[in-house]
Amino acid sequence: MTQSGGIQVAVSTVILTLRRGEDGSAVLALPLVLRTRDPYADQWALPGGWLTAAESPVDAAARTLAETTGLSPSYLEQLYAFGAVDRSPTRVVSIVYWALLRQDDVTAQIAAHRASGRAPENVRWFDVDELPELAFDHSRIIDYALWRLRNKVGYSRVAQGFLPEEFTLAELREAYESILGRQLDPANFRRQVEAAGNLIPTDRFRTGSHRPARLYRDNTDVELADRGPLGPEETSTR
Amino acid sequence: MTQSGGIQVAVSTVILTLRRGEDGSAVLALPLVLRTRDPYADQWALPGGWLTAAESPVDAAARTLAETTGLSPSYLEQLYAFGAVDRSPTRVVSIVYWALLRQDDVTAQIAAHRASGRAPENVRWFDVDELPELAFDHSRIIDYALWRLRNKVGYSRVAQGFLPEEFTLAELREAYESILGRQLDPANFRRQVEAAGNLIPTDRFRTGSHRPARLYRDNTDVELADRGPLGPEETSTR
DNA sequence: TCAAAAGTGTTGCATCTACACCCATGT
DNA sequence: ACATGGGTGTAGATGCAACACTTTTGA
Repeated sequence: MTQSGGIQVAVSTVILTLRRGEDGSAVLALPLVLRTRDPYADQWALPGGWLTAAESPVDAAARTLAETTGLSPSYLEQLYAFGAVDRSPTRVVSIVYWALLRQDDVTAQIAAHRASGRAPENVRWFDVDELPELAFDHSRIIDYALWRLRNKVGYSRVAQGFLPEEFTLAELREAYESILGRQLDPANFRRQVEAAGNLIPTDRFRTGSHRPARLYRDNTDVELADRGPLGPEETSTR
Repeated sequence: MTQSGGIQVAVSTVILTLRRGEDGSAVLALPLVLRTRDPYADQWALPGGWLTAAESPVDAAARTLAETTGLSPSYLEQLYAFGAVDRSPTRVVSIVYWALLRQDDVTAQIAAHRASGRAPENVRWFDVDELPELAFDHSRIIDYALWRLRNKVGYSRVAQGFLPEEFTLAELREAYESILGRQLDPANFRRQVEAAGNLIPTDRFRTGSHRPARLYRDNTDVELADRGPLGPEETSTR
């Protein structure tokens, strides 16, 4: 006595990272895969795959991520379940996740891939303001993911998901500025994040240019506390 | 070349309304259905059903709602897609929505049902602080829906989804107080909602006791504007 | 005229914003 | 020494919580 016939369940992921652009500024970027099959053959799409019977959606998203980039995300959260009848020729419900990657992880991994000679040909990173035409409703999905990120950065410490273990306040501020698309006052930014209590100052400093800047790291004791009763089971943080 | 075999897609809805309790105060309440079949036979569960091939998830949620209560919601939004492998004996992904009903709609409809003698026997309304043991992971789902509501009431005008077309500020404030579980200062509340610009004052007054209170109605010109690029297609408002 | 709710004013406190200013280091 | 980013101080604006106060009705 079961119904729901002929509906397939897919999982896709919007994987965001901060990439250093040619002018030195940080820009949001994400990987897309070139489709080899119809529908939408030869168009770019979000990485993803079918949900298998043995895994939860969030596990499927993590697997997708590993298969595409070889990386584990610093942050992973469900975005939305898209299921409009006409969003694909066949009936597909896509549970979409969004993930953040540390920029140093990304560069290291890309270098390793290139050195091993097995860099995936059909995967490419795009700056979010230079996206190609996308398959399905993936353009709208990315818009929504970026909206969520920009929204969430205001009341959560997700931005730290872009940065390495230890970072300076200027680096964190640059991440915020790239996400929000506007300049922030360094003095006020410092006070705000210090007051939030999300950072632990280390006794190490980033040296090299001008006055050394203190390095901070994430205070994992403080809960992300913005997912409500959906705790760590449904959100992956590293 | 399709996979995702054996996974069924269900839709459930957390349908919330404000009910006047025995002591005269407003309390959040929701309808549950008594399951007649295994798994979890004879336990209470969220209303829902299978997603059919011809309808989108949000349409399925609206259909569910109509079948259960005969009502159309004043607000309907996707909550989350739950898909843990062990959440049901068979593999089921549930796309869960949450909806708000106007309290006067509810009472009218319940009265009509009772008069017609075809009130559904296996549906009952429960106050959210007196919920029975629930089937599946539905307890956690309701917790999450209530968290979202309490969260959203702070930056959106969702609370007006509980009220009739025209209402006084005291009635709106009472809705907020019931949702948030604490008293609000009438003076400050007035200034806040007036400044938000979500209300249109009418030239009518609620009379009957003491000084008449001006009636207000929802300003539908102002976008809800808290769903981002997911516009009206994915959110139903009446 | 009195109780009670509607509605207005005011004060103090916390927070944000803008920007002046000092500090420490590489060149 | 000086340019540059790191870091601190501060005055004005804004927003919010608390609460005194006035207004308008039913009884």
